[in-house]
Amino acid sequence: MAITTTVTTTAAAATLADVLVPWFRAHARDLPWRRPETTPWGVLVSEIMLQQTPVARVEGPWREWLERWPRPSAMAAAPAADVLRAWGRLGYPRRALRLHAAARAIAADHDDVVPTDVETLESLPGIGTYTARAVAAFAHGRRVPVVDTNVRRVVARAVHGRAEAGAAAARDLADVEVLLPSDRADAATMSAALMELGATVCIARGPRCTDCPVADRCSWLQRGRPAGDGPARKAQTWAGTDRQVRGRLLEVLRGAPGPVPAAALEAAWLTDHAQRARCLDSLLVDGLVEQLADGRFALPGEAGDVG
DNA sequence: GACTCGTGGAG
DNA sequence: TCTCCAAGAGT
Repeated sequence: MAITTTVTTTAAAATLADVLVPWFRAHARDLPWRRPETTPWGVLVSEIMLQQTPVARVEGPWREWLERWPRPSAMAAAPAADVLRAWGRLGYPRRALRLHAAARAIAADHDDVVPTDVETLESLPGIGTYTARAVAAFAHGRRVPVVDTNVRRVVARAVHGRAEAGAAAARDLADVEVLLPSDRADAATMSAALMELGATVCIARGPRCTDCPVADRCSWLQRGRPAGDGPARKAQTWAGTDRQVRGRLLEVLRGAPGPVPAAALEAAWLTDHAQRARCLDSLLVDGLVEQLADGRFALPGEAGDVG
């Protein structure tokens, strides 16, 4: 992509950022992790919680977590079981386990300071391409593209004229990089603006184009909002899946004050014993459950053997 | 690249 | 009711 630093003589066309940055400043939701007093650790916790979980369900837990564990070292000192119980029903509890591991790594190897560069962030458990850049940009003001599902959808529509973004690809980063203003602070705001637009206006189902600040330059809109050609995504079944069973098993352990006998877990899923056994085994492999010497099961670190 | 991994709210 | 899907990561 060409470098677009040329300042044309008269009416240089306003860039996407010229429109979206002011729009964001006027319309951004007042989310707690966006406030200036939020620490990088607070930003990191929010980003992990927001992975595949809606904003509305994260706000409450996020406040509680930052009050309880205001620094990585505070969380590092807690057993994983405490973190998993506090995670509650946010879903995908492996995220909680990885955040706990990341907290321990930050406390032990980084002087309790959340790293600022993308590469180091990506080396931490649970921090991938998106989260590393989100922390670098939103917590540390780094000028790096931050690409999540919202951003990919906005770019697919406004820039490429397609109804939906395809599967995430390495190319997405370069796609967004060219949209960022040169100023670091503005670049971070632009990333937040792209995400906000995708989350509140340019949404997956029923996009609100009449409220869109860039409707006049949206390629998809100009093409008459053509339908997506994708084969859609495979139906996300739920009832009877391993995920449901794992959820039930973990729910029992979260609700118990301490280790439980095998029978307590067997009672959580009676329809298919083989499936229950398989899921319990996968939870043990994932480190979300531990088996004690006496045969009982517990959340990790609960018996005092760790942390 | 295709799968797996929780949970609950909206249309 | 049922389908979709929401600030992804890891394998």
